[in-house]
Amino acid sequence: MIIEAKENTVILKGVKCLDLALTLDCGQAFRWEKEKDGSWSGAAFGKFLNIRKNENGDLILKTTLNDFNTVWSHYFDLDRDYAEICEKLKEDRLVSSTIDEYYGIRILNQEPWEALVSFVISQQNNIKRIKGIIKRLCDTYGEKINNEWHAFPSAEALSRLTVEDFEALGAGYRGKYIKKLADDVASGVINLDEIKKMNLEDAKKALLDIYGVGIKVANCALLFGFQFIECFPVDVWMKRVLAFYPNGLPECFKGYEGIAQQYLFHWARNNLK
DNA sequence: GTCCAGGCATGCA
DNA sequence: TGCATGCATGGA
Repeated sequence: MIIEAKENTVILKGVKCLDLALTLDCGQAFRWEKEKDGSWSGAAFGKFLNIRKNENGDLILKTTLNDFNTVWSHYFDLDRDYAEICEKLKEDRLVSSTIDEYYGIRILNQEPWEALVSFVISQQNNIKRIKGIIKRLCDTYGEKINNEWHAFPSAEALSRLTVEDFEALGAGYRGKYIKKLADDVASGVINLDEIKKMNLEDAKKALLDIYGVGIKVANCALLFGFQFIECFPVDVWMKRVLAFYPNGLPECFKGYEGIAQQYLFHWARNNLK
């Protein structure tokens, strides 16, 4: 990968296996919006980003070199060799066809807090509504980044709200979960930094202790927010997919179950039902 | 009107 | 341990 930086623009040449639409709009992150010019805008780690691919396949990031190095490079998981991982995953026939069709899905490295809250909201919900709730949450209670964008609100900010405030955003019965989670993170009863240092088993136990977090939400948070790429979240779509694997997951998924999962999830939403 | 969505807590056997 | 039920909301 070659990095070129001009003022407020970073150009990446030679990045393999990164399709922006597939990666930013596949149900792992909920804040990315497609612009009229085909680029994508979003926010993470308190920073705004606009990103697009030009006709040469180069990635054009509207950001500073410093923010690229400290935030976006890791956010897009650029140090991981997805081309090589995909070759291995393609030993499985179904995943092979999904990778051929949807090549370029990456797992984003999101903030633990944002991922955890987002997937608490996601339960028994659909992606369109999830995005709406999270947008209203950020626009109303997140710190302003620029004229249009707000950061994902901190636990401290959300702990000042009431259950009714979350319900007013459309969160429904999940409001009470978000309220308690925000209170416990803000007060230190739950320490996400400590959880991030744990091994998978301990981290999963810690997340499952949280009110409103079950095995599915825990696995999504671990995969998308705590960088456990071997997690394999199973929701209603993935339950349908699992019917294709009566003997369990194939050996070639080993260590990269989360990536295989995201291809299968996308395929299921487009092909099953 | 009914069904469903990146499920979970609760009560009960 | 496993299973049934209720739960907020809006789009299909």
